[in-house]
Amino acid sequence: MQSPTALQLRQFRAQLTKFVEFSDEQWDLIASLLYLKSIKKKELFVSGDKVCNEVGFILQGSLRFFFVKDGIELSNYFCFQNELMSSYRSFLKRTPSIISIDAMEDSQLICFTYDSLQQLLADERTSFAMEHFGRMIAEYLICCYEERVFSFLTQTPEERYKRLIDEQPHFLNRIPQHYLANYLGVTAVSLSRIRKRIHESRSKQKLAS
Amino acid sequence: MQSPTALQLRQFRAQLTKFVEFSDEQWDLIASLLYLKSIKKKELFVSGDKVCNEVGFILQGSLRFFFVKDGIELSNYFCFQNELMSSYRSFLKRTPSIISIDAMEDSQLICFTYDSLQQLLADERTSFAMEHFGRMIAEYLICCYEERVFSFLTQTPEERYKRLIDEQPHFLNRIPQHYLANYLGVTAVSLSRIRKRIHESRSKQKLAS
DNA sequence: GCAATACGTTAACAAAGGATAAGAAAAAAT
DNA sequence: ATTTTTTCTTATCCTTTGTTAACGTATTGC
Repeated sequence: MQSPTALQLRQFRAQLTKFVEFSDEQWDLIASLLYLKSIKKKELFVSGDKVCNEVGFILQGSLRFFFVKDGIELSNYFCFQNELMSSYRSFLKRTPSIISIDAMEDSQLICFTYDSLQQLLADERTSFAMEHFGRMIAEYLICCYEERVFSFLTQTPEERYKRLIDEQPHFLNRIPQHYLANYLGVTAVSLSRIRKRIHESRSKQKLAS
Repeated sequence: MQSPTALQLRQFRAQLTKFVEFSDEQWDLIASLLYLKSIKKKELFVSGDKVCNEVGFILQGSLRFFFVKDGIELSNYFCFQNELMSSYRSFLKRTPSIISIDAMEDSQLICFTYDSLQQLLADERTSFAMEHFGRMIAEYLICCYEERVFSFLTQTPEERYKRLIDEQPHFLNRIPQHYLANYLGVTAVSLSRIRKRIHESRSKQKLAS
């Protein structure tokens, strides 16, 4: 169990301020429970049949969330540097994860365990802040999920892809296309066709103008 | 602003124990901020362009969540008796709701406002319990959403419908089919075809056995 | 450097879903 | 009770997607 450096802890704490402000005393208690975790490309952070016992903060690298169905991997989400991630449902409910998570690049994380979190929730010096923190994270995720369900119900795969280009262009460079296809709810072959359609209609527009 | 009866308050409190246990003192403070709301069939609880200011508990009746796209309503979710509901993203972030909510039947709710919630979160007698309550609700919703995204990515509309029959049969009796179709991510016409396919394969099985 | 693997595109065919319209059945309104 | 409206089904046609397989190109590992 390697401890994070002061620099790494600062990086983590700076990102957390989006959700909650910890006092220095609180932060020391939290920091003492954090540890580093390195994951090589393609290694698993969580396997889709085990209970997820930790939450990770990505110091560097990128992770992929995926479901396995009939032996096929279906990518579901992607997280990058400075994002907090876990298989939340499994972590929270203590049930086997239906999601697997692996690394798309060699990655380094700061992690804390479920037991650590319970310890902080039970400690009166940190319990209130941690309850609040947990609520903020959960509420943030709800908003993301509402958007995602909205896109599945109201948009075609082509519309979803176009929106991705506009709103999350960094996804395009760092995520293999067949992963992105799953994320959009189609096969890799279909995404390739969608891209072709878009390119063709773009070049027609150029000709016309 | 009509106040709930003692009986109605008991009904509400009993359901809340799934998420949090309030002391009697806390409950009195909360209950004093609750009010009744009646919604006639097809009336709106929230309109999809306004900020949602309240959370409701369904004493009786049923509500429908839907998006509006190009003037078309796309049903997204349904809530029944003893469920807590709101347009959470709008309520939490104070932004216009992208979801509209209306009543499928004449319904009666116990509601509280955003300001009431803030008041309870600021009151040291209730703040801890309310933070915890908020976290529990949010975490519950995350689990629901994870399931829902899972179903969109890994299942066909037909598989989703079959699973609905098994896992939420009460949906079938109380929700019009064209609403259900939206919920499953297809058109009403397509759901009708899916139903036909299923019935046909069921009767073939009967013949064979 | 070379072989093996992974990735993206394309083609051909089958299956499914969307759009539209028409009609039957059920529910609601008068 | 009888209109009127809503809901559900069916048919037709067209578009899109899934499936499978082939091919070229990057990447990776050795």
